[in-house]
Amino acid sequence: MQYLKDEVRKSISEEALKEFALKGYEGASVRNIAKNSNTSVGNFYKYFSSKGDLYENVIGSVYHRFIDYIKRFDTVEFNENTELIFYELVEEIMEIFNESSAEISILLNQSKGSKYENCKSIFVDFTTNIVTEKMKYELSIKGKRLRDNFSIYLVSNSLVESIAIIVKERQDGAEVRKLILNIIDIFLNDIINKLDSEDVK
Amino acid sequence: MQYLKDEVRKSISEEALKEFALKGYEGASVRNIAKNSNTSVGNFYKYFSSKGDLYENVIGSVYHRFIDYIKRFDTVEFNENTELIFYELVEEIMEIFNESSAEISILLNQSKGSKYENCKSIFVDFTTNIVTEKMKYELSIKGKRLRDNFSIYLVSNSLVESIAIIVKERQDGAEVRKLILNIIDIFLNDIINKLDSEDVK
Amino acid sequence: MQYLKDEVRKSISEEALKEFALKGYEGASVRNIAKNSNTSVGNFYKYFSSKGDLYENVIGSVYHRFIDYIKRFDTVEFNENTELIFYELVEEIMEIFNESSAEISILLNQSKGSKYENCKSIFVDFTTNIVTEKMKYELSIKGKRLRDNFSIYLVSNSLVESIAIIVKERQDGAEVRKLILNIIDIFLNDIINKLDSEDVK
Amino acid sequence: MQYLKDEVRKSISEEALKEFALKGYEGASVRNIAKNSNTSVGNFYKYFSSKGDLYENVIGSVYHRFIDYIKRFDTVEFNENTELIFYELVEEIMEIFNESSAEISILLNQSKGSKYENCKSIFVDFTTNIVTEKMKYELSIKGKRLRDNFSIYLVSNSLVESIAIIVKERQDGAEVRKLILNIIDIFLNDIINKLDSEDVK
DNA sequence: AATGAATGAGAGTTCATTCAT
DNA sequence: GATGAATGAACTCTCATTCAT
Repeated sequence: MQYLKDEVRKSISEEALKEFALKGYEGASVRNIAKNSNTSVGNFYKYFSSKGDLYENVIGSVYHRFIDYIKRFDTVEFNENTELIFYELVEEIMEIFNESSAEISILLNQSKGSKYENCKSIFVDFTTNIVTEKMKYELSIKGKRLRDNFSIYLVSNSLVESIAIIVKERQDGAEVRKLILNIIDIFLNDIINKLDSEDVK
Repeated sequence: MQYLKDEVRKSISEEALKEFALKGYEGASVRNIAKNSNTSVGNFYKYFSSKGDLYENVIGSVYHRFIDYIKRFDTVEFNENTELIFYELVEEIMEIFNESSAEISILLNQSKGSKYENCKSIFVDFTTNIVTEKMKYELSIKGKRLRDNFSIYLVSNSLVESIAIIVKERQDGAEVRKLILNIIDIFLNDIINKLDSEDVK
Repeated sequence: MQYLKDEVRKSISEEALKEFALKGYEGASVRNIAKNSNTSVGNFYKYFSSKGDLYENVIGSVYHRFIDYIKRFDTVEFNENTELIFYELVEEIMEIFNESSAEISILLNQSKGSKYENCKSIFVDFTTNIVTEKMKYELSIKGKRLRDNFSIYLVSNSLVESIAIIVKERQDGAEVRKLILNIIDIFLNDIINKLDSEDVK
Repeated sequence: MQYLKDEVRKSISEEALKEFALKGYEGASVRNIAKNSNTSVGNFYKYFSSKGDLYENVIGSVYHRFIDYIKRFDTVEFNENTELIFYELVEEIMEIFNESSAEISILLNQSKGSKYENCKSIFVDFTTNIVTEKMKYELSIKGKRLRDNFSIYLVSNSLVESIAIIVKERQDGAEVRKLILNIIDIFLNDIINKLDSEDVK
């Protein structure tokens, strides 16, 4: 049976997404992906020049959209107005997650050994930075300062993980939105009182 | 040099622990483990019948102690006294963590592809149950009931993730203990106010 | 664009010649030849049943013209008149070279793995025979005879090698002619005095 | 059946030598070499880390001995005394060829695509340089100078080829020596009169 | 008990050739 | 007649596992 080019490419991409999600980048087998998309190994290589190329094609655009967006906030400094920026950012990220949940899920959990294996740590670092700035600002109002960063890191990581799960498990856009905002509220807005801080001398 | 049987077995187990912690179950190399424990591949298979068998032997007892303990709380129902049970449980779990942090770290972070790869999700499910019961009880006092379980799942997952990271990144038992109690405090004790609940009609 | 049958065949043949010259028989890629002749792999196989068939069609006629010509001199015996025959032969061979230098270059330099890979050694053997006969005759006049054939083989091989290089590196017919005659002169006309001969008893 | 390590290594090396000689570096198949040396592909890779590594191990030392020796003569300038140096050099090269004829044969004819594929051209260039210097010197005595270098290149190439053949076909050291000196005599000592030279104005 | 050489299945990849359109 | 997608065998290389010593 002969398929149209786009169908095959789509079929391979879809099966690749499943395979990557299931076995991770390194564990994924080209042979298997080819078989599951009802094509031959040889034919697979007409569509993608390597396993890495396949990965880039399937995941790359989401990765870049995501990372590029994040990079723009590298030097943010918090004041009462940047609270707005933070939520703007959250909206954009939710948009990306919403549209590309499968890819994001792979990027965050199944990318070991791949070109994009640093994605999760970039995201967590970014979140850690944002949260740290937010905390610093809010503590400064109270005349306090942070003593410990590890907890912020843990909370940020949890936030990222939670967002990834929400997107993976829930399909409805509105619900996803509500859940994410809720989890941010849970994680961020009360944490400040728990964190290890000290009075500024 | 000639080792006694137990020494060889111990040496292999120790090196396996390092290798699993470093490269994960799938990435671990039997060759490497044998070499690092100053024995031969052939001899390795005198002590362990396969990589999976080694993994079971090195990780299994901790896994079972952990899971068995968890299973006993499967049907717990909270009341004012079980608050104590909860912290008892936490203490027991931290005890396990304290004695076997390396194994727990592997179980929670590096078990993909292994017999125990479900450990983390069992732990998350368990935590979800415990937290749900705790929430239900505390809400019932206030004449409310939970409307949504998903957020609890997210928080529980975050708790487990955070514990996994703590165990992986920090070695000192006292510090680990403090961090875990702190993160439980952060995640659990204020969440109740954020969760989606409704008045009991 | 639509080609007439012969044009396509011609185009494929031309590109094949380039490809064989550049990469040799084994290194040549059918895909590449098809692409360079602006046709498809599938269509390629309408004109030629295999890479080997293409090679035969592109190179075969020159090979056979060359070999057939050579074969006719298999049993030549030299006397004072056959000196003329020798130069006649050289002229004919140069004629072939002149008309089909690309094919000859491939036959002599890039035929490994192909049906005609023996061409060079046939040519060397032939040259060895011719030179041997020439030597024998000229020595017989002087009342001597050859004691050793190996040197003649070496010189003949060198002659063929040199011709192969000339044909590969130089395009201009007149220059090729001059160089070949020059190299024949260098290699053949003084060798006789160097060869291992003995007086006839 | 179990072989000693050295036997297997030797067997692989021997079969590799045959395979390289027969099919060239690129055409040689690791599977085939393993099979012919009665071992498995996997075991092959216990002895050599790659096809390239095998090639280096089998051919490398001869290559380096050869090239290193050649490099030392890079800047030779001829006068009546360096005639001696030339023959010294020839002796050394004959020694190398004599001891490692199979490797030299592969280096000169079957190294395409390998780490040492430039060996033949280095040798030919070297010979061309030596011969050119020799010619220049001898012509300068006669008040002439070279007009053309291509013929020297051809002759040098022939010399190299011939030496390679001698070494490949003849085993007896004394005979090889005699043949090489003879072919040098044939190629070099009368060529001077045939070359395209002109009077110095 | 110990060794490490040997095995073989499976990984990613290439390419002449075939076949459905 | 023309297309180029599809096939599948063969390539180099890896690794858990077995086996002869």
